[in-house]
Amino acid sequence: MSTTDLDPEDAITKEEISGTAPAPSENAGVGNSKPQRNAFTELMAPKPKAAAPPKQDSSKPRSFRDRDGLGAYTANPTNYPSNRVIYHNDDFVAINDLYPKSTVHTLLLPRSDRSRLHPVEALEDPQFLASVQAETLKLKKLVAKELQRRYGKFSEADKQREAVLNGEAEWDSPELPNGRDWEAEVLVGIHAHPSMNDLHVHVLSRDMISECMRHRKHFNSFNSPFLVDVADFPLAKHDPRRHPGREGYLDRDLLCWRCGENFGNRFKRLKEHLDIEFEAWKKQ
Amino acid sequence: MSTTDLDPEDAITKEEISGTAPAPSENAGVGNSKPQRNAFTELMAPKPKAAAPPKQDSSKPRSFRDRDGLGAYTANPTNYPSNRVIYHNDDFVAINDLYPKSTVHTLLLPRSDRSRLHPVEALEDPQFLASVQAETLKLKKLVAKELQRRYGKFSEADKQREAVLNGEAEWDSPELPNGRDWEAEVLVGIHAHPSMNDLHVHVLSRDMISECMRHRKHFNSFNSPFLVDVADFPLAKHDPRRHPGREGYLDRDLLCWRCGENFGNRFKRLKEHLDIEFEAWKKQ
DNA sequence: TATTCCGATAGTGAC
DNA sequence: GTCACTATCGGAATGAG
Repeated sequence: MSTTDLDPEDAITKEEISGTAPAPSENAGVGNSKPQRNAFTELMAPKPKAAAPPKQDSSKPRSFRDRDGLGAYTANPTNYPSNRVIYHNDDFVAINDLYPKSTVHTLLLPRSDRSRLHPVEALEDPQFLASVQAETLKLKKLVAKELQRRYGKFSEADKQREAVLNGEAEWDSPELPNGRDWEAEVLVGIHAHPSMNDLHVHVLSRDMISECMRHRKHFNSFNSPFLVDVADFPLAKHDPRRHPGREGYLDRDLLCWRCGENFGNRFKRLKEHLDIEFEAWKKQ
Repeated sequence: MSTTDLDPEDAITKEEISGTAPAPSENAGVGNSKPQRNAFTELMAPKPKAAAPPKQDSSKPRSFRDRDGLGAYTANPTNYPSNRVIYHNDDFVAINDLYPKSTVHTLLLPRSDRSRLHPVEALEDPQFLASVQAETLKLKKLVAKELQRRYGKFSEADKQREAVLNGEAEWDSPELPNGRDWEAEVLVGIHAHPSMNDLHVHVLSRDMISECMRHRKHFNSFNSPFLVDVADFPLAKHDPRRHPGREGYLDRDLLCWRCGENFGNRFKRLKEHLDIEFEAWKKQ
């Protein structure tokens, strides 16, 4: 499976079965291999792991259960198949969310002692913040690429690009036509009050199409100020997002992310509506 | 089936299967036959049925659906089997509640034009009130008798009486021993805000054991001032029970009718507790 | 508070 | 706001030619 095969469980969806999608190269063992080194990974200079003592008593290994489940990925990224761990390096592990709330939903997990802090505190460190921001951008581009791979064939804006890709149109330049700005369709951020104890940056498509999208709070956690962009850190002293409960972000009326229609608390009707918006969105 | 077989659907409960219960005489066709005549039924002198004309325009028979469902019983009591209509006369129909909230749960339905009024207004007529009170007492005694029939064999207070009944003890008097005061175990009243439009007096055992007892409001409607005894009518001008919603009777914490334990809103736990209380109650 | 169906809401427990 | 399970709470329909 290729590095961009972010959600292989979707590999046999209708689109891919139809054969019009470019088949991802079978890249065996990518889950256990080191990621390619590039300008981005080079930025993050590897540091000695032992230099950072775990806050926890090392005689009692962490349990990685329930709210600590994400710790297992940063502790042992090679334990996971490539459809779970997208890539990892000394400082980060990128995974596909086990309970995706959109068709593409990844998490960036910093491998840092600061990951056990609340995100607001963790990202007060300028150097750490910069590294997280940079790696997040990298993952964001990867997710955008995956969106193009999955949905480009439906996209009006990608029409010319797709035609060139499929050898159905002439194109003189060595670069493909730019096509749709898929990065604009990617949400990036950290939950104002995470339920999982290890720092994780959500990087996901904005469609909100998933069987795991089940409650109002799921939806509002990605479609309200509850999702704090990494670019917004460090958070100002009196930023209201420091008190997400007080602000009631998660209990707000359900508003379609695309057309703004208000569904009140009728989650199921929102879901039905999102299915329709999804089809239109792909065709943009 | 006998006249006191108020709930034949219970005919094959554990107790009766065990054979310790006096088997009700197999009275074929009782559903369409008149009940046995006894001192009680004799009290209610039969009057010409035509004397009680249906209030409604007979050209448009009313729906008898939903909130008007009880009207069918007073309009045509003979249309029902004897396990539904317990007895009827010109002025009243007594039925087994279709959705009993206790092991014995009957309704007294006055066959009067006033039955379409709100109970508070309907029972402002002294003569009508007196007749309802008298007939209610009659039904209450019938229900008490049924309780004795069903549960006397478990009752400590009924022990001597049961022994005589079963020929297991000597008893010189022609009258049986009095035994337990089963009338004290019977609730009688009218809901402060009925959902069914036809006047109906609830006459039921206090056990609250029934699969139809399904939520807090069911329970509180029989275990709070929401149940207004017919003896309390006519209601004083400022009686708080004229405004049951304002008083919040139905939304109160769940309190066991027998021991007073507070179950808050935990209805299921109350139900489990009531099962235990039921066993102890029978043995009193 | 008639029932019934569906769905939204709330608390818990997770080793 | 992790999930999954259970239970509680809440609104709307309820028929028929």
